[in-house]
Amino acid sequence: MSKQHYKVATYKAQMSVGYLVKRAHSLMLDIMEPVIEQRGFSFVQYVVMSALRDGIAMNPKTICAQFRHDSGALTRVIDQLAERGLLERTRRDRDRRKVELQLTPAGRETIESIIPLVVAKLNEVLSDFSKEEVQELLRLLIKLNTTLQAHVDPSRVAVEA
Amino acid sequence: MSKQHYKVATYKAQMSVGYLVKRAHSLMLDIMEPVIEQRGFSFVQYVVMSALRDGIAMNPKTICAQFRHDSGALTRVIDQLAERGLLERTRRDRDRRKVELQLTPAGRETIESIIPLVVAKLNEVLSDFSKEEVQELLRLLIKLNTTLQAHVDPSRVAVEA
DNA sequence: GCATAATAGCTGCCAAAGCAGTAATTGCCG
DNA sequence: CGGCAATTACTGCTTTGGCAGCTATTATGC
Repeated sequence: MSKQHYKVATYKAQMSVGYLVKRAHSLMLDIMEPVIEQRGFSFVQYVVMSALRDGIAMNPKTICAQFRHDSGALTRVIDQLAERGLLERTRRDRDRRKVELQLTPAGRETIESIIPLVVAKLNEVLSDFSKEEVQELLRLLIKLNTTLQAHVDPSRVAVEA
Repeated sequence: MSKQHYKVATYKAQMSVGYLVKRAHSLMLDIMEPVIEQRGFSFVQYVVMSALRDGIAMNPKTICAQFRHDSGALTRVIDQLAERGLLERTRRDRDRRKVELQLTPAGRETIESIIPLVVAKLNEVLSDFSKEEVQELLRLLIKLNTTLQAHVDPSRVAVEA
């Protein structure tokens, strides 16, 4: 069934999507972390606040799935943010297993002040790319994520939020 | 100078290249690690052997740069592989600071036996993609890596191997 | 030629993610 | 309704990568 995108005889790691994606991720981190830390936050802390800002993930479970972060590790990140008064935990009445996360005004203000820095840096590093190239890159990456997700978790083919 | 690929008002993390690349990397790991571990190796161990097989990186320094792995951590991975008799360290005569890494016959046999599994899995997860899509994805990722690299390390604009 | 800087690899320590196991709650199915 | 499975969040332990410092060797500048 699988097409012959790669062949054993000619395969080199540097032409592998896996390698390229790993490297891009690592480089992106090196670029973004200083931006975030200059505001006094770690990258994961930023990611959590960003998820809440976008209103897509409101509980730890969803954030874990979205950003593929360990559940235990996430608990501790949430602890840190809660201690600094940037978000609040509330048990849901409907399902008391679930925790609902909500940015405090301070938290919202914080993340809103960081976003422009991130956007600016993103635009800066993408300045060599045309609009069309970025669009195509996003499309292909989204498609890649979708198919990879299906391979990791074949049961749920549909995406989760 | 920077184009307006992203705007503050409309920015959502899920449309960020950073997010997409991070997620793809994580998913790819989840898919590939079982493949490698089924042969009794960790993913990093595979990466090191793969680098030596491709003949692109022959010393720790280059592997670190290529795969963006920590120098100290890499030393320990090399230790593991050396103990299992899969590679050998030899100090270079030219520059005795450098260590030359070389796969043993056993090591070469091992990595050659793993490559087909990796290639098969790659082709499997990319089966929804057309040849053209994969080509374009690779091109864009390589371009991305190059520009990101320039931002991380502005001194050396030229790529290294 | 000598002192200083730079490079390559290694070691120890620390922080953070990964993993497994736990408790509380809810869903499911007889 | 009752018992078992599943879900959600959390807590300790382990593993691993990141970081700083160290040694040995080479390059550089005076």
